[in-house]
Amino acid sequence: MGKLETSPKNGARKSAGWQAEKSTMMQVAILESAIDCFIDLGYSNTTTAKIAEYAKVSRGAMMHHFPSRLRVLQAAIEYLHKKRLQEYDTLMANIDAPDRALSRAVFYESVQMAWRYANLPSFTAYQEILAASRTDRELAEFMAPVERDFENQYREHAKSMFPHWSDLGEYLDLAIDVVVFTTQGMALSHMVQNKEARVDKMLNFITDQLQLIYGSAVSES
Amino acid sequence: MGKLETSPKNGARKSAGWQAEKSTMMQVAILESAIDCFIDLGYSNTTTAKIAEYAKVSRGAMMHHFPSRLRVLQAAIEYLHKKRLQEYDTLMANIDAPDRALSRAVFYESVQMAWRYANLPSFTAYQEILAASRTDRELAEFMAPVERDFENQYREHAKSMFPHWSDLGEYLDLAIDVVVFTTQGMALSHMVQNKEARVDKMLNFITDQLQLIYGSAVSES
DNA sequence: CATTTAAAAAACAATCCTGTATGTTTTGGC
DNA sequence: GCCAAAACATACAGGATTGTTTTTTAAATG
Repeated sequence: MGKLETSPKNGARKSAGWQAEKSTMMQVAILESAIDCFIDLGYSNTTTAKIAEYAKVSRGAMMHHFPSRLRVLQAAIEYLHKKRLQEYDTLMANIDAPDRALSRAVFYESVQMAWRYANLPSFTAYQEILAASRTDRELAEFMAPVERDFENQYREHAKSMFPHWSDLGEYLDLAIDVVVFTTQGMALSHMVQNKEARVDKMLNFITDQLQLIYGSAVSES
Repeated sequence: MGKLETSPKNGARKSAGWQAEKSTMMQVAILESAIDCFIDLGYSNTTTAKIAEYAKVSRGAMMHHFPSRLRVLQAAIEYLHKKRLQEYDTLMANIDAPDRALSRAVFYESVQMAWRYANLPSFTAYQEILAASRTDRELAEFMAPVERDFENQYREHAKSMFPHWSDLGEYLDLAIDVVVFTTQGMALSHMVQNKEARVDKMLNFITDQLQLIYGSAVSES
């Protein structure tokens, strides 16, 4: 019932790398299923059986490609990491800042994109892993470099987005922290009432703060 | 091996409510152990056996008082809720604002207390539960009123702390959100580098923002 | 002091999950 | 077409967890 592809496509019959191609397709399906499981079931309820079920693959087949649960999860985490880096790039590339001017509109769009980023399914999946890593030493060690990577990307992107600002010292770091911590805090507050309205006000407020921080940086230079 | 108390204390020998007293003592020990398990092991790894082990009680004894795992956890959550409300009161009562003036020092102390609140073990335990509730419908339903309760306490306390401000309209709500979302976001960012320094800057920055928001409120009135 | 009731401990059955081992099918090369 | 190897599927053993049942111990009462 619903295998991926049980025989070579007519067009690519007996193509050289058919086997390998199918294999990697299945692996990708498995990794994406694992991520979906993180989102739907939470990290600790993501069992090998569930992943296989989501991927429409027998558990045996999965265990053939990934010898243990830990391996699947680590591979899924790496896959998710790359995906998030890419999603971040895509979102930030969409910011409409033709003249590189540091106008309020640009700040606001940046903040909005950060907020959208924090609402992607990938973000939810990632937070599941991060939360689990608090009480899972092995997982925490695996996550440490991943986390560093993200922080680096934040900073690098901000620097290249606002080159003038980045020359003004450490204030840019504060601005990044304001955006990151706030959006994360909001994203993780699942159960607050009136969320949309409050978030909207917060986003506008943060934008004002960015202008203010930038202003301080400029005036001190 | 380390029972709680295996016989009536000499002083209170054969006291009327000895049995009931011991029973409630054990129940409290169990609930606190459950919370410790949340902190040490995470929500999903908090098994009945672990709770009993932490409480130095046989699992059978525990199951006698709490017929199922869910019951223990729900009781523990209620216990934690009361504890957190109390801790919040205690922390906020310590704010040194003799003349009720809205000085920067008062704002800063408020922010610092909010940050300390977000670093209490209770907070960690609570976040474990909240994170688990995202993918656990039953738990989420149980948590909804608890969450509402906390939000109400935030608002009520802020209003009574800053009565003048609370008359100025909705800006106080924004100020609360700034503090809450930011501190939560920072508290949940376990793995960031340089955390202390960044947090310190953020706390000072938030304080400035509170003054600024209050200023807006005043000027518009 | 004896008896009845509650509390605590231990033992048990059922379920779930992981890892492995074994069996079957499909693929690629000859 | 045939064979070896990889891919896939199924079955099983060991361990953990939950909830129940049974047995033992302690407390309360007449």
